[in-house]
Amino acid sequence: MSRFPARSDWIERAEATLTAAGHRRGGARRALLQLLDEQECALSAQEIEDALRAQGADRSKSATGLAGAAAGAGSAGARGANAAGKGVSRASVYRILDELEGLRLVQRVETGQAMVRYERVSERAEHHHHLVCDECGVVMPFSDPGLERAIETLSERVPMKVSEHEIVLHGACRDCAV
Amino acid sequence: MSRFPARSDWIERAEATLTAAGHRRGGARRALLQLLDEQECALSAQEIEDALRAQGADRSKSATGLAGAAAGAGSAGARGANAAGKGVSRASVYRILDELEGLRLVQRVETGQAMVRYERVSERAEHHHHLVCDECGVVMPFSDPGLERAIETLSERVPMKVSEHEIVLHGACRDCAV
DNA sequence: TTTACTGCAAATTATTTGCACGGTT
DNA sequence: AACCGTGCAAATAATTTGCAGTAAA
Repeated sequence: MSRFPARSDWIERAEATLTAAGHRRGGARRALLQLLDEQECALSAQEIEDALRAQGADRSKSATGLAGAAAGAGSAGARGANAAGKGVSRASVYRILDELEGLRLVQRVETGQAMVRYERVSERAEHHHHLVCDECGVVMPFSDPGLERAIETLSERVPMKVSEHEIVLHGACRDCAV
Repeated sequence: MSRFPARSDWIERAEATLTAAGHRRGGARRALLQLLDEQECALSAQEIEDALRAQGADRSKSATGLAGAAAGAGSAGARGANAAGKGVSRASVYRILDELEGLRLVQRVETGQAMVRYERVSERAEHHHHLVCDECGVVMPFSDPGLERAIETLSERVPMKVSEHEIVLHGACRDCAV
């Protein structure tokens, strides 16, 4: 029963970066950082809002029902929500996400599902991409060194100063594939 | 078997497929097919609507410098637009695009620009991906055999029956890169 | 105290849908 | 004539913004 799972590198870096950028530390932001850090894959704003609300309502429960439906992200218990237990407003979710994206702490993931997903950007090359099941909508991560290598080489030959790349494979997951 | 060199394979295939699917041939659809076929890269619904409206208003002029594929809108080109010259309604643009996507004649391209782009799906392996300049928003195509090979190999090892893949490189184009 | 952080609700923007009419087969 | 295709306008859904109260530093 770890009550204080060592503040991950990411959270530390995030808070440091935010502070450096002249920001204070509000409850909503902290809850969001905590949640994103626990995730294994990208979440949509809606999922984030729901998860935070759930945490607020019942903080002893592992508020990870969201992952079941959309992403297979299993998080440990959640504790970081705002002490009051009210959840975070949608506006704040978007605002914070936008802010974090600007600081390169979070990145958008376009899965062709009518809404954008967001996930933390890890410094330690845990760089990964996504598989999207067009049937059930599940989103899962994958990574492949060969692919990264190909992208890197390619980036040199292209008429652009490449800073990011996103790869999404669409198809049918095992459960959906006949 | 056609006698009009202007009608590309794609348009023929598209119309055949649409007919097979039990559709008639309205003016809006034809204009849209024609436009998409002329493009070299993905267009947004807005761009499509504007282009078609422009064509409708002044059919002797090539469709406003869109993706640079303004070629041949003259004699052979504009012939497809609705004779009246009124353009195509937004609703139709979306409806037709959706229809074409379902028939795999067109594919969506997510460039992280708040709207989806669409482009024709060519049968002849002209398979390509996209470069997006985050500064000016320009979108250009690129293709790389090595990358495709890597994707193909990878698709076998992943827990999903992959049917499509999308790769987007973000960065600064030559004009925007300082 | 100062100024950022938040929530709430109204405002936007891209995309979709209902309905009636005109066009294609 | 039978029905699909299309335009128009209203309806949605996701995301953004204005404003006022709350809370870090």
